[in-house]
Amino acid sequence: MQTTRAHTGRARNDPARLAILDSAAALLMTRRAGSVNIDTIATAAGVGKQTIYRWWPSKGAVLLDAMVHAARRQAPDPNTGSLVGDLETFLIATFRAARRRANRALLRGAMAEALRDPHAAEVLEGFAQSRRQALRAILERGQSRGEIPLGDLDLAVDQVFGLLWYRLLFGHARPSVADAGPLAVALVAQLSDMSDR
Amino acid sequence: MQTTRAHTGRARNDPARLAILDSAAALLMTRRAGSVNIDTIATAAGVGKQTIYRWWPSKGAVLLDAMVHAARRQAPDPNTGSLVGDLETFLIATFRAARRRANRALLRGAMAEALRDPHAAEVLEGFAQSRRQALRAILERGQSRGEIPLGDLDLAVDQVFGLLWYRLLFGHARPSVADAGPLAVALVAQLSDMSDR
Amino acid sequence: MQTTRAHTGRARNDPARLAILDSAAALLMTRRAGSVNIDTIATAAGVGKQTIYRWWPSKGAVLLDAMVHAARRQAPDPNTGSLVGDLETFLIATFRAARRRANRALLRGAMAEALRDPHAAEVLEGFAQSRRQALRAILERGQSRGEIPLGDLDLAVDQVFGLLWYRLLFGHARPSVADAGPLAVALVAQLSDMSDR
Amino acid sequence: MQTTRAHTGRARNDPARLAILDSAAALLMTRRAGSVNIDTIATAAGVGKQTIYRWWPSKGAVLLDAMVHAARRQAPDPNTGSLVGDLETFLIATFRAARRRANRALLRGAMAEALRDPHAAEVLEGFAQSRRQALRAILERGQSRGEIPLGDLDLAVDQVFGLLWYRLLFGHARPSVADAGPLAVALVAQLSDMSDR
DNA sequence: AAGTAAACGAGACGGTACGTCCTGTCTTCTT
DNA sequence: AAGAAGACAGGACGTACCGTCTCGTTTACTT
Repeated sequence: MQTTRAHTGRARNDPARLAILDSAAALLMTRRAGSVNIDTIATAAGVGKQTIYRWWPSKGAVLLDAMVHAARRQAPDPNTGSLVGDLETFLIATFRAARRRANRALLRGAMAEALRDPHAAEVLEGFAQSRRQALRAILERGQSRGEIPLGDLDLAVDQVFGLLWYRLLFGHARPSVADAGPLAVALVAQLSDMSDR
Repeated sequence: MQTTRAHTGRARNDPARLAILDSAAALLMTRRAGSVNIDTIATAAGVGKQTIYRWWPSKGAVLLDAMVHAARRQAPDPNTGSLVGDLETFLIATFRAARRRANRALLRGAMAEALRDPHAAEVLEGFAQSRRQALRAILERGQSRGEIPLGDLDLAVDQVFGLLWYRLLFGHARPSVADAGPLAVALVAQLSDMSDR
Repeated sequence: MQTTRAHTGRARNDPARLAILDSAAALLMTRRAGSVNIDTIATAAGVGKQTIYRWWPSKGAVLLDAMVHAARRQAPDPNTGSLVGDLETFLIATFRAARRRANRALLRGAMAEALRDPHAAEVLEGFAQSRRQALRAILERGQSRGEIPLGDLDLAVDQVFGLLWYRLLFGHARPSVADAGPLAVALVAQLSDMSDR
Repeated sequence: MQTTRAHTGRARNDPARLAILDSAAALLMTRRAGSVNIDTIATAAGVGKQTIYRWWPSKGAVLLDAMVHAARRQAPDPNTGSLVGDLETFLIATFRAARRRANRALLRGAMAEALRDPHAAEVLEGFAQSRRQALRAILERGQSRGEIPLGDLDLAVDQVFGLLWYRLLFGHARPSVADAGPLAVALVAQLSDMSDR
């Protein structure tokens, strides 16, 4: 049996899609958050404005998508054999990425958009969720190894990303790689104690 | 010596100042973050726009000032005698305040502004600093009592507010009062271990 | 010598051509002048946009062509034997056609396009010229019959169509069939007097 | 009795109003009809776009107002003592104004806008009405002098402006000053005959 | 019957302009 | 002098349309 044609008309121009995301990310890294505007993205990407609005519902959504797109090159899931080791490796990679000026601007800009634009907020939460899941996977491996007892991991996960984002957004201190070790140890201790309660 | 005249002309209308801050706070609580605009604040406060710009440098500054103004009613420094007790009391009060829908909107709106407006960022950082100082004071009292060793408190402080703001901004979970106890215990343990390293 | 092959490939789809002209005319009659757009015509005709642009150089050209197409059903050249009679017959037919709401919209829309689009202007002038020629033929027959002297007919012809279009475009009055008689008489008198000067 | 204050706040900036109308008129004269855009007008007038939209409902309304504004410098009501003289003077002045390239562009552009924009149409009809009234005043003076019988003047008036606009819009001939004399004579004859019927 | 190429419906694309919204400043009259 | 009202320059937003380009399909006219 022949299924009807799924799509008619010109296909989506994927190079244009990438050019948009790249331009948006580049502008997000360069400019002050909030000064990035759609016309500039469109021009920089060599694209009409409508091509952006055909595929994203708002400026914020493009910006967030660009951020997520740029953040795809994250450290992969480490596996050192010990929970503390895995954790420290993850934290170092994460903090190091967050220390870079361009990435800081990117993430701050992303948050700025997410706070005004529900579409953007959705994308940001999706991104955050995937990051949390990466960390949770490490902790769950520790649980399955018996290094820490089974139990709720949400608090610990949110503490890690909380620290990161808090310093990122308020800017009074930069996420320090030196904190990775103590934080890893403390988290493992905290999760170990949990069963006692 | 002739001192210059202290003041000429109509005195500053303090009720207007309060009306502005109240309207701003009210709007910040009601509306979606970022949708609050100066005209609306002015109209709601029954005030001319220039009266706002006479006293604040930008929209963000008013909004942040309004937020800080509204946040003045924070729990005072507790003193239960034990560090864990003080900490838990502080966390409960803080988390409870942050759970309230209106306060959440207030803080999210404040952050939205701070991310685009340097004036606002300054005020927000000032506010955050005072909150961190309140927490640090509790921890320092613990140090002076010998409950925890002397050492760097920044990491612990930022972990607490990081957790709070992370959940506030991303919205995937609300700061939970139930977390206050475990978090207090964990923090004290973490700070106690620090000297070992 | 070998002449190149006259044609290969699919032949022009004439039903599509007619559907386009009909849809365009229908929209021109229905909608407010200037609000007719190519996508709507294409959709209404069940045709791709490119099929329109393959055969017409611009939106205006389609619209004008549609107007001319719709105006083909004009009263034929009358022949009552007397110039005043012919003229009155022509004017009545013309004014009656121009009174109809749909035709008014059609002509106004055509003019709207002609004023922005040189292609359309050309087609409109071609149409107007053929209408002027029809009137001029009547007057020339009067000249050959000796009812009016030989002389320039342009002023009289433009007076007739001027009155028509002026009322059509400004809309303060509709071309009235009752004016046809007086106007015919006046024109003949005017043309008769011309030789006196 | 004290009436409440009619208006508060900054007064309308009249120089800006005039700058807008002048810029619009200048662009209308220079550019092809339809290529005049609001941003260009605003920039040329050194004015924000909102200042235009605060006072006019649409682009067309500004353009039409500009046209009317520019057309204010029309020949005043002549008074030569005889109807034919008055009429000829009026027609010569009117046709001469309509012959000028800049004015032709202005009027064509005005009509183009009026055909798409109801706001503009209203303004254009207002202008046309005032022109018709000027002509009717001349004819009524002829009636009061007894040069022509009392009767309907609408047809004659519309014939004059019809001829003008028809040639203006279709562009096959320019309104000719040489036609003013014959036309004046013909109109008077036509109006004289009317009582006979 | 198979091959070829233009025409077709669909719809994405680069561009240009629209009219709205908002910020921070300026101006007017009032208190 | 400070205030309420509100006009102003500037600039971004998201929408609408134009005319072009590109899919995959259909259909006529060769060979």
